[in-house]
Amino acid sequence: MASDHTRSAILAAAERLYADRGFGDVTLRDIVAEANVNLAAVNYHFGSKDELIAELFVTRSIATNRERLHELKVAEEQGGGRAPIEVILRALVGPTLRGCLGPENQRSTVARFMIRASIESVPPIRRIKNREIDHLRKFVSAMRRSLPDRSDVDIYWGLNFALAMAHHTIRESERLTKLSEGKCDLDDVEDVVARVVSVATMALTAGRTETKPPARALARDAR
Amino acid sequence: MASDHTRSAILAAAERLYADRGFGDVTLRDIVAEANVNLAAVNYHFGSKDELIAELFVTRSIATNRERLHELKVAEEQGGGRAPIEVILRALVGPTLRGCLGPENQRSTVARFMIRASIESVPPIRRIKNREIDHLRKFVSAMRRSLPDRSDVDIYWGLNFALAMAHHTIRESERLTKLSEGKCDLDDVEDVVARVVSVATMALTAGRTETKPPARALARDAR
DNA sequence: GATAGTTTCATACAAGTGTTTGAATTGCAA
DNA sequence: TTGCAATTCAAACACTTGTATGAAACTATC
Repeated sequence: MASDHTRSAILAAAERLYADRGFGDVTLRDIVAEANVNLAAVNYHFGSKDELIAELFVTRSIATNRERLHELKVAEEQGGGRAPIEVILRALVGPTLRGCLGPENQRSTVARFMIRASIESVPPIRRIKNREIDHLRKFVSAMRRSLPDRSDVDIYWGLNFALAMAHHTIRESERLTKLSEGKCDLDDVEDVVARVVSVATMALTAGRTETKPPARALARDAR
Repeated sequence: MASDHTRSAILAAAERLYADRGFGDVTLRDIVAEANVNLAAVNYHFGSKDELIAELFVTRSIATNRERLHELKVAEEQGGGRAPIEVILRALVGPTLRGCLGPENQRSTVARFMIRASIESVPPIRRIKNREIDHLRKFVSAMRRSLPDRSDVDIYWGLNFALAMAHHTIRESERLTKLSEGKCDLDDVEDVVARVVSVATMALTAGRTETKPPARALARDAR
């Protein structure tokens, strides 16, 4: 039986580098340098670069999904099988936003890696990615239970927009900071989460719900 | 004086290929094959691959910005210097959505190229991209005029979310179709535009405006 | 401590990249 | 036509990429 030390060193180094610089310009030689192992180690332990990426993506996406689904499950159990839409949306976008924004030192490598994977659609990942749809379906179901009057189409669009706002804000956080001359504080992660959840909730409930609290109030409540 | 034929053939071929397959896996040899010119022609006419990409991006982004700003200007003139927020948002996201979604044969290469450029942040483009911020500022100003009571921060966030929804919907249109099993019709571009504009408008006006028409009604009005 | 299996290592390899070169061709003015 | 500059072309170059190889080092079992 092997020590596994080299294997996990490679995985960790690759995850870190991919999260930081994207798949495009990280070479095998970069990874082995970061991991302090020999160049041939990657092919020995993983077979090929693509298989390394695939394993990275599979393990990390399982972990991420488990976290999001756990948060969702807890919420639904508390509500007797039906969670408020805000809570569902929070479970959907909260972990990713928290892992990618905020103070540098508390960002999670996993979250940043997963965002990269969702942005740069590199072949080995694209092949696996169908599973994510199954994962999203669980959120669709929860949203349906939460908003039984809402049409499916509206649910799908609401989900799409929620993910859109979260992912785009992460990807373009630098530009938003520059554009707003620092007025938009991307380090205040909970405010960002609250804003995304608030707008997504409005998208999903407009024209149906009787009470419609203003966005800022919602954002404040959420802290 | 040169015929310029080769130059523009290269530009057109590159634009098409980049729009279709992204910058990542389009090589110079792909481009010259598509353009039916010799490999050395790119370096002869543009100096380098990066300069080709840069020229492509500059000319195309000027064209795109001009179109969006024209739409905005017309709207503001009609409203005596102050356009309704829906119209401003429509000028912001409409052209891009229309150019990237809808029936295959009426998609615009320019719009799809620009979306690629905004997704895959390749070095030669990243260097130029600051101009886009100046362009966005003009929309910020228009939005401020349209919603004088709104705080700057809210304006910036509203703009960010509007772009988020538009771009993400384009990028993930395939996944949304699959997830919704075709129930979300991405070919009905005007409905997509209306949905994005409607949600972004809610994000920007919630808690202030007195009348808040439901999302579907807004979407329907817009056609 | 010898041996067999596993893991590491330096090195080489094949394929693909953008770029350069220098000769051939073209187009146009004198 | 002649001459000259602009353009095209095939070929080669220098470099980087992922992968393969075979010897060396290590580890554990007997």
